[in-house]
Amino acid sequence: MKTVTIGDVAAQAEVSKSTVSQYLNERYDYMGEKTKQRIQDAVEKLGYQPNIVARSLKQKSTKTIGVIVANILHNFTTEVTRAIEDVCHESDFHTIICNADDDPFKEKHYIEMLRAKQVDGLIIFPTGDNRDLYQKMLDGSYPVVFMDRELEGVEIPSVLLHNSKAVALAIEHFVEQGYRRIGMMTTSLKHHTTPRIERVEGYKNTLKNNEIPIHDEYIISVDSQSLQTELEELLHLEKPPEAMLAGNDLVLIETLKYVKHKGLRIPDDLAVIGIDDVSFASFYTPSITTVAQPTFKMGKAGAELLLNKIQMKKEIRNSSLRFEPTLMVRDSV
Amino acid sequence: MKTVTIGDVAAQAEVSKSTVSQYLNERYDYMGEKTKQRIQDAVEKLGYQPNIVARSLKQKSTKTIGVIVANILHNFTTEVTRAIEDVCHESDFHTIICNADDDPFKEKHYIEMLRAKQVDGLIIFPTGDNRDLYQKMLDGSYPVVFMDRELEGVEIPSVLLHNSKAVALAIEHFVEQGYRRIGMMTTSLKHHTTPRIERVEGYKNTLKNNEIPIHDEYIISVDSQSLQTELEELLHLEKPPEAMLAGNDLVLIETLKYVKHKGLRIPDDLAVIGIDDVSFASFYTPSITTVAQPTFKMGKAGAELLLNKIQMKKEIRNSSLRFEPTLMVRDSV
DNA sequence: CTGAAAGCGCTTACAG
DNA sequence: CTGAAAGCGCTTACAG
Repeated sequence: MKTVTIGDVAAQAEVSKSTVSQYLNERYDYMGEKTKQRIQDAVEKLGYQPNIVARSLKQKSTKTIGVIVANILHNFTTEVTRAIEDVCHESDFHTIICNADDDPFKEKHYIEMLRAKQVDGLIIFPTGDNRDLYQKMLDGSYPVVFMDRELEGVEIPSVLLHNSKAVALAIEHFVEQGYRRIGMMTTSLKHHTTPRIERVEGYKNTLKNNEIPIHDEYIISVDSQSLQTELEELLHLEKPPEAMLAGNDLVLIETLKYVKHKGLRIPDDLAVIGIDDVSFASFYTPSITTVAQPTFKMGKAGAELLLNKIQMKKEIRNSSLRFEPTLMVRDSV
Repeated sequence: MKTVTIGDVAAQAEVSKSTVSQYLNERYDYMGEKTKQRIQDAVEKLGYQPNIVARSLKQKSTKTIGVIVANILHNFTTEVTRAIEDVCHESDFHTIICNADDDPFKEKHYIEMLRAKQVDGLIIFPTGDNRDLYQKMLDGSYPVVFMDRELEGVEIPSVLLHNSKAVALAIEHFVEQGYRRIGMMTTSLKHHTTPRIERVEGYKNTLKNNEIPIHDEYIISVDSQSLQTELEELLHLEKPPEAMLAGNDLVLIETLKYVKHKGLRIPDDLAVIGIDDVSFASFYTPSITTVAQPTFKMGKAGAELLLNKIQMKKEIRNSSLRFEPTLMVRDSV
């Protein structure tokens, strides 16, 4: 299958390449009807398909954006990514997803790789350890949007959950149901990521507002492999928590595994709320109360922000966007 | 940030563009040490990043493959896709994922789009309705691999589950546990997709082998929205099935929702097995017996098949690859 | 050991 | 209304 180029079409239609190109780009302003027709016939006869790579080189735009996620295992990530793809697709943009696996080194590699591929912009769930690189892109006014996390001192706009509110929603629900001994677990991340920090802080503030003393041993931040042993310890304290807030979906799953393994009952032995509305929450037994993030809206907002930056070329307001969580009351508390 | 090109590097290092290009491509065969050093210094000083679009145009290879999935909502799809990405990443290939949403029209659009973008090959979970297009790619010896489904008469190699064995595993487990009234549900697809057909056939054969009569009303294939009402009908037959095989993850989830909604108990009121080892199977209550597909192996195989086709340029054996399912015995039967 | 030149397949001022 | 020419940033025979 030898590739047919714009030159072949031009020859076939007996016009110049320029004219074919005009036609292909729908700039028919002054184009004669017969010319149009001849070109169209030639295109069909030869089965011409444009070469977007060549176009991209000339136009310096690939109509493609890159998305670098910190960790694809989170349900949040998958859903946000899907929303980003949807929005981009509507604007005829393609999307290349890369998973940095919480590794700043991989993240750096992907940023360079994607820029070498001339993607028009980047949505990053930042690991946080590549400040210089972020700053350099900002200085070069290369379009970038952060997702889920923000970085103090780096003026890249970010799309975020209103984390303190998310935690408050959960904790106050526990309190309303009469719980006072409330613990919280998150996955530890060496790099100080926004959600973890804000959620732990929100946890403390909400307890304070409700005049509940804060027990530091009720707050756990560890790697997901250590969650089981930490839970074991936590629940064997003299006064163990009677309710647990799982800081994200992975923590929730580990908690449920632990509970099942130990034959505990929810909510009688342990009440549970998870941040992130996991797929099985509604039909689990018992169904799980969660704090849902508006993942679709967030992805959409991020994509739109980026596409605006790309298309307008002008500076968009660089402030972050906060999104509202929703409490999904079910049977686990 | 004006872009720095190979010409700038050449000027800075006081050599020709050709030499810089050689250096960049590690063809140092005859390159002087000082030349190398000068180029390297220039690259660093200018912060040169290659433009892969330009390279791709010349080399006629983008080091990118396209993956068109029929329906991204299946867990199977997500996992296979991730494996594909892993393998490609190791070979320095990028991946563009597109979701055809079970729509042959969208599928066609994506095939054309991706080829226009000059991807080096395609992995397709085919909807089945674009035979002409598939055949044209085959005729043009454009590298394509099918996943999950195969098409009779189209000689494109496919990576598949050993579907009849998967069903046999499940049905025989039911039988061993003493069940005789065994139903099966799959999502209907107008386009006759391999897994559905093979699974229903396998179901019938296995019953036959066990000398269990086949009740046609026990076999349901409908859109996922109609599953609830179909289940309702099915379980209100005079002699309703006592065990159900869910043909994929989405069917399983609908079944579990129904069961929970009606307050039924698994396995006492209804025994359940699902094909696809869903994330929550192990910690659901009761834990769910499933037939696991080796998703990672399958994705890996598909990606390797395709990369071989791309890199060797020679014809690879075009026969399909079948993969072995595994029964994960848990508490739902 | 290195450089000049052609070319990948497009687009885009500009001239007529 | 249409075409000739230059150029996007690379790579690659080929000459020396």
